[in-house]
Amino acid sequence: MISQSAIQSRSFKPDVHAKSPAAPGVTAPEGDAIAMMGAPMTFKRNAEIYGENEPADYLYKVVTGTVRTYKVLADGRRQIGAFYVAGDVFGLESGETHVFSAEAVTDSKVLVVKRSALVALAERDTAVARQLWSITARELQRAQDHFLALIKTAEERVVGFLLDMAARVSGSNQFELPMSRQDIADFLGLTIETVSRTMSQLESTAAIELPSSRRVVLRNRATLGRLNG
Amino acid sequence: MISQSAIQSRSFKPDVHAKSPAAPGVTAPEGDAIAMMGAPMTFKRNAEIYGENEPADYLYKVVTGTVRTYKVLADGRRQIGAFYVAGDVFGLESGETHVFSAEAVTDSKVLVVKRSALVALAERDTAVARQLWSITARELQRAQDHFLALIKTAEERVVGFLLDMAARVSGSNQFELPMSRQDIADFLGLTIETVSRTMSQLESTAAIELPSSRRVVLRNRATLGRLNG
DNA sequence: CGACCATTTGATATGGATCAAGCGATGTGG
DNA sequence: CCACATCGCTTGATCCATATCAAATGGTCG
Repeated sequence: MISQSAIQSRSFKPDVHAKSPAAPGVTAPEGDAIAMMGAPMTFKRNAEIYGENEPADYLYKVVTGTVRTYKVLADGRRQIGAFYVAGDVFGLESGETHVFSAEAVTDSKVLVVKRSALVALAERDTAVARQLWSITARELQRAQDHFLALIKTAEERVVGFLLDMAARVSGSNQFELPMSRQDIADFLGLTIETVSRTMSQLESTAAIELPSSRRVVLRNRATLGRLNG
Repeated sequence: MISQSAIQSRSFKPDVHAKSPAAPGVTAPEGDAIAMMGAPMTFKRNAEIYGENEPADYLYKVVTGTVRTYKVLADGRRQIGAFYVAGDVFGLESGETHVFSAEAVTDSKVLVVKRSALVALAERDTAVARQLWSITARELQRAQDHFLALIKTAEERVVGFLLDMAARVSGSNQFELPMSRQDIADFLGLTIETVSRTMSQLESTAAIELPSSRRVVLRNRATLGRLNG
């Protein structure tokens, strides 16, 4: 069944005033159309950003906080598609409607851009077209990695997840998990009990340390790398 | 471990003579740059089309036959990423090298196009750019569907697979599976025994019929739809 | 302090994997 | 053209990783 927090679907109208776009050539080599055109919005913890089956009219870029996308299956289980942290782009779908829902995991600030504005811009600016394509390609990469993870053992999934999070939210061996055990379980296709047990076991073998349930210290990268399959 | 048929990696040089591309506007509304520019190649059953980690210099479109992409994991298990049938495009990667290997499941004919030629063309022709993007988007869609399938039960995975294949290779309720049970198992993240047992069970409940091991008749779509989750 | 969550830990159940034959179709050499 | 080897598939018996059910613990906030 659905874990917790079933937030009622609200639609919203971000106050997007697309600035007239920089002409091609004026755009920086690493020009980020979303950052330039995006309107900031904030979402409180567990607030819905968009819902499954809503029209995919906007594109989002995380400034601060963490966002999860998810889908509730027919039998009521929730599968989390991805977590997005600062710098990540989400909400770009192939079709006209969102396939996943999106919620803020923590209080979050995101930039919002009208999709049609970017697509229109891409017609004239090859760099923007390439950027949009590369966002989709990165998403594909992530989906493939995720699905390869799902055929591994519980321990490999958890270790892989911790290594990935370490790289994305800190770059060091020590970091704070922004999400609950339930979120992790729903992301990895495991139960909360299995996630908890696996982490306890990793701690008992000195591979990691858990000063608190959300705080993780990677103690032994060599071991973790081996456990990652 | 790897199922059967470890084909030795051969590199190949498709004889691609990119015809000078149609000018934008001359391109048909549904213009298919791959079909226009592609050089036909044939591959025998189980022949390698490209290998993991090889440079992703070409893009492929299936004309006849079936192709599988796969990855061999550290522990030796093989995970099939996707099956491609007539009309499907494969081989377009985000990076410079292939993340999966590709093999012909049956004797196959494919069109081959140099990636760089298409990317160059996309710089000038927005329609081609959009086409490339949409190929990646479709692949993302497929990867997401696949990964949602992996958290379902064995029966749901098998039923989902049969419904998908029916839609893709025939459109009717009766079709020939181009791939072995081992291929199906490696695609669905199950063992060959579980796939076989599940099919037998579906037959015993009159949901499907199996005139031969490769031939499938969908007997009861209502039941199958329900079993699909 | 007390209520409420999130997390951990323990006991048991189970779906699918693994181990092990058997069977049917296909193809090959004698 | 038959005998036998091979390969792909099915079926049976048992095992095990993870789910499920249940309870205790710990952390947070009014």
